[in-house]
Amino acid sequence: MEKNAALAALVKRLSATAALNDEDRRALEALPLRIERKGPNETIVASGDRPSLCCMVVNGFVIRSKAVADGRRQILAFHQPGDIPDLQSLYLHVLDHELSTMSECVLAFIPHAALRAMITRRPLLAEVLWRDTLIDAAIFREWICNVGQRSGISRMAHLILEIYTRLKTIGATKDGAFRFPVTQLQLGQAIGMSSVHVNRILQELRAEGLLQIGHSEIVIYDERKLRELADFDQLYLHLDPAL
Amino acid sequence: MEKNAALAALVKRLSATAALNDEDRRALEALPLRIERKGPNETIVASGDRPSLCCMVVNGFVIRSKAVADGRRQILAFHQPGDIPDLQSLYLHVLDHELSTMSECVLAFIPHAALRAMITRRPLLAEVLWRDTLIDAAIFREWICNVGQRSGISRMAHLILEIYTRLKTIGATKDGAFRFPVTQLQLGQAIGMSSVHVNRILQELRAEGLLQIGHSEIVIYDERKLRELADFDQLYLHLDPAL
DNA sequence: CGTCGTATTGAAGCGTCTCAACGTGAGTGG
DNA sequence: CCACTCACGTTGAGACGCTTCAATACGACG
Repeated sequence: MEKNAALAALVKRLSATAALNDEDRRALEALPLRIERKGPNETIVASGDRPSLCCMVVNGFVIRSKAVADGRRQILAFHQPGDIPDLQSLYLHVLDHELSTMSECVLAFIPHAALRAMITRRPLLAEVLWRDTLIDAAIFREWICNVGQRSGISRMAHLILEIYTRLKTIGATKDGAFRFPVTQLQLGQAIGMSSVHVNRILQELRAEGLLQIGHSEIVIYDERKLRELADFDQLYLHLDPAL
Repeated sequence: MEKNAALAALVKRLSATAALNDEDRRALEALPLRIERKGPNETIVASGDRPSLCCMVVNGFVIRSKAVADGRRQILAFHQPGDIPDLQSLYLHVLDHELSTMSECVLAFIPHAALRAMITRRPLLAEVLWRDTLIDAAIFREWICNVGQRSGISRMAHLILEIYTRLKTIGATKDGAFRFPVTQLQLGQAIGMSSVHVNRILQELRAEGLLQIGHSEIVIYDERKLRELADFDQLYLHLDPAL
């Protein structure tokens, strides 16, 4: 049953951060879930909404983005299975950005009320979820650096390495290759670059033999060189809970 | 006594978010504080540190920044009295960026252990502090948009309006004027722009009669026009706890 | 009164944008 | 099964915002 699979994924994800005891586990498994399927490019929640549920990605990829003046759009994050992109809506009641699907998605919706009740009773789970939102913020900080300071090619390399590194933690990569159905326009919206220029930057990366990017698959050929070019230090992802 | 003043400021700040009861208040007032003074441009904590205390700004201004390759630096946030810039270090144990003073500062250091103990016993305080870190993240998101999408002049206007709007909440402005001891280099490091170009952008803003910026004071002449130019919508600051 | 950090100005160069045309591949309907 | 469509990727050319370098001006401070 899909609900159980989703809950299992959630338990697994949170167990990676802290040693949950049986009561914590039971509290998680008691969460009421609503499973929903969505097609590509559908809005999940929009800016200005006051959602009463959080959304966990079970399958597929989700984008967080913000509309700026003149119809421009900034992508703020790419989310993978296991992520809860709008966890912050638990305490920030009006959404200041929007959530939409990139690909076909399976989503699990969890009522705020149930999460809040759980958090009050189980401080360790509160801590684990809080930490999740803090890592979110750490990634935002790195994106500010990326967009603000790095050259075009370095920015792109950094973004791709981040996605790769995070996907590796859920076992969704294989020898530097991973599925990621992104368009050049979306890449540009994530790093503040026109899609035309994205195209040229990708050609440079390809010409250097660093990576290949095609129909919804990315292959990294030379991770070491790419990391150097990107000025990539994965500390900001806080993957090790001991740190 | 300075400790009491600092605690009072903390209580006031957190009371603005939620209705604290007497027990919450007492728990806050029982926090052990160490007051420290620092001169301008001193490092408070550095990237890679594992702090065992959080730092609250009592007086003065604090900068969060991250070093990028080639000695470049990105400023991530400007912090004002009442802020706790490294609250995230409670659960993200290794610092991925650094904290330093802009001006002369009075800081109050609170041990993590004391905060953690308080949080476990008083869920409402946990919620209020969690919310604080979520607002932090919301501001980071807006900065990504700012640096990624807006034109130079719009970016600068947005930054200044953000500082102004936040300072207004603590009563540190007067008719559009406020003290803020920032250099053009720092402004540039915050919005991803060379200090030379910052200078020219500020001249444009001055020439349009929108604002004046001089020796540690900024004066906004035409807030309406400035907001329009900046594409500024203060929703992202989440100043109203009901929203 | 000299020094040092910051602000200001000019000029050359380049990274990136915009506009516009064209190529390509997947999906759709006649 | 082919023609059509549509979204996405690719290419070229010109314009412009911004950077860098370098020189000069200003203002606070010892």
